[in-house]
Amino acid sequence: MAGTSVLQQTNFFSPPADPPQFSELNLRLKEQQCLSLLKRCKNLEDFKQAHAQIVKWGFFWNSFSASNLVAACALSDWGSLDYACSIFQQFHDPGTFEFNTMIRAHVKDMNFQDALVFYYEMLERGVEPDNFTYPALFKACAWLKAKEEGMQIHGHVFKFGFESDLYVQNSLINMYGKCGEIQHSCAVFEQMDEKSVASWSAIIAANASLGMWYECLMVFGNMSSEGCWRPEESTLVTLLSACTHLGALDLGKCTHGALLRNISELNVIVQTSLIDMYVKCGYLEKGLSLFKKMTKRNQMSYTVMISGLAMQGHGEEALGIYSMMLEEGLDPDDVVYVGVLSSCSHAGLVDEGFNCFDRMKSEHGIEPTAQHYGCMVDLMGKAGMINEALEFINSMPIKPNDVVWRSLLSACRVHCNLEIGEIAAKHLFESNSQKAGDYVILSNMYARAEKWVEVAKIRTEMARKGFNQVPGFSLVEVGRRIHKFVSQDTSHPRCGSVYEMIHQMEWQLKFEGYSPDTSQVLLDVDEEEKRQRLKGHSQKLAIAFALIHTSKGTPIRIARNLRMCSDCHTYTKLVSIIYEREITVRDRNQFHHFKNGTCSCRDYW
DNA sequence: ATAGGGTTAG
Repeated sequence: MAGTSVLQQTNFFSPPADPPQFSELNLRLKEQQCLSLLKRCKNLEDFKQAHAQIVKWGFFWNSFSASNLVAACALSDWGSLDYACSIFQQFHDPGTFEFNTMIRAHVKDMNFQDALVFYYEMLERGVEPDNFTYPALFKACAWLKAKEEGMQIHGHVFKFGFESDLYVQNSLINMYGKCGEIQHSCAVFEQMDEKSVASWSAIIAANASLGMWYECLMVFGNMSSEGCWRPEESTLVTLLSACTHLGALDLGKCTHGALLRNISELNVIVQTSLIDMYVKCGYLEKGLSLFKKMTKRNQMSYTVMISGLAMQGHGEEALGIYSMMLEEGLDPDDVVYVGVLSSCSHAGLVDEGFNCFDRMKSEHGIEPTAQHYGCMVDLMGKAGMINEALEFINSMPIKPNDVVWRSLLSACRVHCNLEIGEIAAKHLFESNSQKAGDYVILSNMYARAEKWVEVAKIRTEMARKGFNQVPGFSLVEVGRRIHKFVSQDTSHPRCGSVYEMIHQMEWQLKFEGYSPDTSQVLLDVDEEEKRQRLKGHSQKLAIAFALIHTSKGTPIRIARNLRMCSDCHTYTKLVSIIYEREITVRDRNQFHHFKNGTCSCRDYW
């Protein structure tokens, strides 16, 4: 262990009283030797020997060797940050490059807090930062979501005059985006003289991280029309993610095409986001076939496939993928188990669910989170084990959240258990994450039990609390454009023809036995007004619009932000018969695949 | 030496 001894003989590091003087020629020669020594290093042991050699030459105190030593040790694959730090501390006079190296190395090591410590140390010592210092720092702030600190350091950028450096600007856009301060991102973006592909990508990613998916597509459109666009993987991956969230299959397909034309070999990240896009846009077969063709899969690829299958109601198949993952020797993480447990719940596999729940802890050492408990409650609830589900909740070591109670409440609705439904609702109403839908469910349960006094009470309670009801919307893609319809929409340019279509459809539907189900309209208005409101539900508008603007037989795919009301569910089943269309609706939680008058959810949702 | 990417119950 020659290397270790170097560290132990600390006298090596004391500065020589009379440092060796090199002639110009000799200096260049030593520099070359130093570089080639460092280049040859394949591991930390090699490096320690190279280090010792450089010390022996008496070249250690030269700034050239100092910089390269620290950089080699800190930033290479085999490097050791601790060891690099120990060398760094030997320097009496570290300069900008050495500090930059330490900052970058700490960022690379995900040690963001210490990266910032090095920066402040740098300022304290009066070492001036340069334009290479800031991108790394803003990356650290982005990860730490340290908005205040980021803004402060942004101020330093002006002080030192790097505000027009392209890389600094891009990292600022990214930092503000990650901190949720998109208006600051935009401010930096707009002040740029010249925007690079990365600047656009960063602003697109900033929109994405805030869930502003529609805006993502708009910015991408601007990027293309301003001619600043080169097909780069990372931009397209963000775009795919936007398509996934918006259910924009056609645009997703175009993006896939652009990738195939421009990138010779798609990496795991791109492939994973493609699969996710296809599956969550309702094109399961394509997602599955891409998944099977993958040569290298990681945890995330499996997660995407498992939870995607679960979402489509293919629980058994999802479990098959899970076993495949174990066979491949990959270690499942907590996210994979969320998918696995939800698969069991969708497939009604109660024993298997408990089995996986135990295995998660015993074999993989994962402590269950609220999400896992939520899946278990859903699993029992769907299977009609309402009492067991309540007991399970009461024995949870962590505080059950609103989703857990809501799961139980939904199960009580399906299995007509008013008594426990009231308990679940009580917990929800006492929390501050209650939703309009919770009141709707309970009120419907009372209505079914013909407890009209209670129904009235719930409605008064709702009105009294007056909490904000999220407006429902549906997205439908026609001609590669996303059309958004809000409930009772009057803003879409072709609203007139849509309502005309709704009116025509009404007669056809009536012949098939449709009668509006107003029980879920919670407004205090008369029956006729309720029927009018039902007609304006966003999903119906989107379907009518798609029927007008797509040719016969084209499947209709809709993505919506809320769950469906029972009237829209019945309505869509009938439309699928009358107009001979397959209609896929993705709601908040799952897929509904309507075909020939039936739905894939088997009316349980 | 500098920037940007994918998954999470109901």
